[in-house]
Amino acid sequence: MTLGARLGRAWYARPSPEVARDLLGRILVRDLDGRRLSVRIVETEAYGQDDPASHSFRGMTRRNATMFGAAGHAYVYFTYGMHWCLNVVTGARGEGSAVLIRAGEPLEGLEVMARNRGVDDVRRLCRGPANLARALGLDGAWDGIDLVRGAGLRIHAGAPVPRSGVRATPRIGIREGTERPWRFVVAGDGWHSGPRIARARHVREG
DNA sequence: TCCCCGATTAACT
DNA sequence: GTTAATCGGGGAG
Repeated sequence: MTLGARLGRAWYARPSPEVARDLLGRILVRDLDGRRLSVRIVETEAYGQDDPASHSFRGMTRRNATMFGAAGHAYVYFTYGMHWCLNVVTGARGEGSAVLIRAGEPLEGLEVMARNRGVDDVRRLCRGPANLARALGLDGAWDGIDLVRGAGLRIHAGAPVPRSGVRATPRIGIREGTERPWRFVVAGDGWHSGPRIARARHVREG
């Protein structure tokens, strides 16, 4: 897997659903203590303007200010009293749109990720947005950093997934806006988060 | 100031 | 399937 070119400003400055779909197959790179951690993005969710599920829905606050800034920056938020989650800002400045990175396939630096997570199972290292952020050693200090020109965190072209290989579903963990199919996963991929594939149920007698 | 609840997770029954 | 953990944001008063 070659990294390819680092993604540029214009690439991020598009509607969030478009960026979310296009992020699949791209390589998220974290430089940590002289080590390179890399992850192939396999699951994303788009959040946008006039979107009741988005943190930006009720306007700009101290917490979500980064969402309203320039595209190509990281929006990292704290939730449930213990978890950090990583987004990339999309669209035009002032719009308040972003893409949540929900899961990835670990490529490099697995032992560092395992230490950060306190888990050995490779499949679980970066499955779920909070787990992925934890594995990469990301927290609030990373909110607002520039993915295009900054150091320590970036996204490279990797190998984009063709449209036919992408599955769109409703977003997870929200109450409103569930009608929008803005969660994108690599079809047939075993790495994404969310409900496990339903196992065969026992046939109840009677 | 008070109070509810969250773009989650893991560990339960 | 259900629930505790844990705390800041933000609306209500």
